[in-house]
Amino acid sequence: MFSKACEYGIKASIFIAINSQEGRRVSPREIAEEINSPKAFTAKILQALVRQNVIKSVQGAYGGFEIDKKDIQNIKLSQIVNAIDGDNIYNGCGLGLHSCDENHPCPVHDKFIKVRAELKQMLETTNLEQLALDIKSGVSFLKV
Amino acid sequence: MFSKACEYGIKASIFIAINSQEGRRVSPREIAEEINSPKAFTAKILQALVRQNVIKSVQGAYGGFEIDKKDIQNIKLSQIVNAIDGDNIYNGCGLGLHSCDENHPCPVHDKFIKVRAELKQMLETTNLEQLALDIKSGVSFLKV
DNA sequence: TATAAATAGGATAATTTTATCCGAAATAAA
DNA sequence: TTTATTTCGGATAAAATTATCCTATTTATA
Repeated sequence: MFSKACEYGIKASIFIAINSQEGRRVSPREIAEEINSPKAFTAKILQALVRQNVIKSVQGAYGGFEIDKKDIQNIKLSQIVNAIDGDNIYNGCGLGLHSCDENHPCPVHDKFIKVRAELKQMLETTNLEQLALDIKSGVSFLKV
Repeated sequence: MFSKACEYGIKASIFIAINSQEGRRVSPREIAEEINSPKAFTAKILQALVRQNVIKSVQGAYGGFEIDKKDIQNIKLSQIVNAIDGDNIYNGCGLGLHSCDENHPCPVHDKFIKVRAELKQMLETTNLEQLALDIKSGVSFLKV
């Protein structure tokens, strides 16, 4: 469904959100441990999320990655997915046609509409605050 | 969403179904032209579908790929997807956790349930006959 | 100002996916 | 039985994704 990079990006963002809520910056090493991902690769993904203004980084000693507290509830999964995988997953054609729409649909166009609308809606209405809350309360998990 | 191989596999199966309904066998060359895919790669995918008993092949002169007429309405998209991509797309964890279920859910487990159920249901209820019909009547398209 | 601790970023490697090529085996028909 | 046609299968290659390593740059603090 999502690329590995995107999976790591989502989990990393949740972990950063949790820590930012408590005023703590985190490093790629810490993140990678917590979400069970390769450190250097995760660092690259974090850099991409910074460039796309999803998260912030502070260089130098006592630096790390963070998210402005007030932004946490406004960052939607869709922003993270878009930043890493683009919007092809819910806007592209399910069978890879270059142009696929009502006028020139692929064989599964109609059947896919519901699935993709559901996915899009889910990604656009789920924010980091909700996801962070479940992790903090032990309801959901970032690894294993 | 699906791999390229799976996209080709689905489109190829539809084209084979259409031709089998008219008692015609088709070659990888013909299929690749019709669905706009690389010929040799498509041939490999067809071989895989044969091994998994989704389609049939006849070797030698006047041979080619075909599907038993009576099977066309019974072959579901899910069989093709399963044969090529496996069932990870609707059974695996959305964030790649090795074990993710109600007792140990990933952060998006609940939110994904609907999307994946929708996808699974769609794949399991869509058969090749329906899809072939739309192509034949010019309602949907296999390429461009 | 020097030092230590961080992210940034380039180079490279490993793995997976996608794609190509070619000879072997099968088979219908001449 | 020969020939032409066709799938099968192995070997490679190309491209994309995933992963690692090393150095440069930034920055707080001693």
